[in-house]
Amino acid sequence: MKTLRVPEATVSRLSIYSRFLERLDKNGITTVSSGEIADGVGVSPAQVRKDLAYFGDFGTRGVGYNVKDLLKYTLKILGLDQEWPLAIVGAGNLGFALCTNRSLSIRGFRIAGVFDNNSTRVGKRIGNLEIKPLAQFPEIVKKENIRIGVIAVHTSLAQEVADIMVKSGMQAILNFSPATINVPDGIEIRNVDLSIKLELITFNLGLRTAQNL
Amino acid sequence: MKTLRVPEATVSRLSIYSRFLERLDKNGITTVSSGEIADGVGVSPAQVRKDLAYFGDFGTRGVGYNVKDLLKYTLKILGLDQEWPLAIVGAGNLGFALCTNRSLSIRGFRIAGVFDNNSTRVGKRIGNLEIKPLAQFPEIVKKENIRIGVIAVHTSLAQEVADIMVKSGMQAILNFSPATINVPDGIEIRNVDLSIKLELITFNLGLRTAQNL
DNA sequence: ACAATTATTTGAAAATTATAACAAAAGTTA
DNA sequence: TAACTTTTGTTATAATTTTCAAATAATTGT
Ligand SMILES: NC(=O)c1ccc[n+]([C@@H]2O[C@H](COP(=O)([O-])OP(=O)(O)OC[C@H]3O[C@@H](n4cnc5c(N)ncnc54)[C@H](O)[C@@H]3O)[C@@H](O)[C@H]2O)c1
Ligand SMILES: NC(=O)c1ccc[n+]([C@@H]2O[C@H](COP(=O)([O-])OP(=O)(O)OC[C@H]3O[C@@H](n4cnc5c(N)ncnc54)[C@H](O)[C@@H]3O)[C@@H](O)[C@H]2O)c1
Repeated sequence: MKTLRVPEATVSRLSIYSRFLERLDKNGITTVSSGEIADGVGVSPAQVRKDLAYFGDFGTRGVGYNVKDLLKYTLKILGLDQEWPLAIVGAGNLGFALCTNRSLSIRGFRIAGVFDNNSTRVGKRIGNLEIKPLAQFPEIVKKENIRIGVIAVHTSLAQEVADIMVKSGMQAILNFSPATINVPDGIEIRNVDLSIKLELITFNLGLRTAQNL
Repeated sequence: MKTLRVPEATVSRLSIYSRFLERLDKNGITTVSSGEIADGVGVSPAQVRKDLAYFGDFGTRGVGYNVKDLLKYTLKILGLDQEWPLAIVGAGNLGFALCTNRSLSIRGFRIAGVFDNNSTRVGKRIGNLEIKPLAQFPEIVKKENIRIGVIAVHTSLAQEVADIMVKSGMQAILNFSPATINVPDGIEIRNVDLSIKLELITFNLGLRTAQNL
């Protein structure tokens, strides 16, 4: 079998390349070189080629890559040749923003359920989606065949929600809270790190200030 | 001078440790070992010690670390011993959620300005913050001494907003859009990667499905 | 058809980052 | 005070990831 040990960083960059290719395609550009991709997304050309080489030979020497084809390949590799239903728990401000965010649907995601346990929110609609009580989570994710759960509740409740998600059969969890979530082996947990990114910035700005740069 | 070449991953983890220490402190726990921190945040004890060692000797052999002290040190290292005013551009759903997000202020951030160029939004209030026209961005960030800008506009407008931020003297930019933003050297750009994280998940779930795991 | 050009492949080297092992230090107990 | 336990700080090792450079292949223009 082909090597399947792909660095995570490579997959992340593939996602970036893919979105860049989408833009090129929309602008009617048909061919692109590794160098142009590199410039467009801010990495080295060698990196681009190396990353793509994990998955096959997509380019033509002397020419570059066919935009439409490479886009199709990257989407396929990322699993985006199918629709992914999502279940969001927490219909607060972030949950609302996520539900109304168009860019998710563009790349094959569909919010198939939003849940809250606050009775003032349950029953309300976000777009054409009705906020359901958390109690219905297991039943709905089963019916809708949802494998990915999204945590958008307050930090202190995130672990509790994660446990429910695991019990309901979620295979992956995307966590927006700054809490560290523990899940059993085999369940994939990913964090969207607003706080970490901000604190990386303050760390660096702090250094800079200390050195008067 | 001390070694200042700290891996970025180390700083990210420091941010996580710091938040974990905050929780311990709130629960009245006074001492903690590298192993306990490791368990709490899901890394190895060796990693914790190695990370902390970049910044000094904070622990006592045979005992562990003093929670209050280590928390104070981590905050100091991360630059969180001062207040950081932020300027958010884009008062849409995400911008609104960010403005009302309490967990930012807990760690020393303060939203000092929200901007939009849509006249139906400008002038409205979010909490006790008034949405200002984008035209006032340069003047307000100067007055408020803001060094960090936050991009919460639609993907296609993100670069344009970034350019304005750079021109207005921002030293760091936190970008929530999936766009790749180009900035001059010396300006720090960080992305909060919702899309990338989701696509890492679908990549892995796709693999799993392909192998019937 | 052939040379010149361009850009991918491929594999090895370098750099970075993480893991593991261990000696030193502090506290505890007899 | 001396042995013993615990846990750190540090050094060495291993793994991963990125960068570099040489080889190869395809296309374009003459
Ligand atoms: N607001 C942002 O821009 C932002 C950005 C990144 C991360 N975050 C994080 O996302 C989380 C949510 O933020 P928010 O601003 O949306 O908060 P919020 O208070 O507006 O929303 C939380 C929602 O979760 C619901 N909830 C609470 N417990 C629940 C449970 N057990 N089951 C189901 N629903 C439950 C609440 O009723 C509420 O509607 C926080 O951890 C925050 O730090 C927020
Ligand atoms: N909604 C989410 O949960 C979420 C999560 C992560 C990332 N994002 C990304 O964040 C971005 C914003 O998402 P959103 O849901 O808030 O969109 P939105 O459409 O609700 O808000 C965008 C806001 O930006 C304003 N705007 C547009 N151009 C502007 C300009 N040049 N200057 C100032 N203001 C301007 C608009 O008037 C609008 O109010 C998108 O790129 C989205 O992909 C959204």
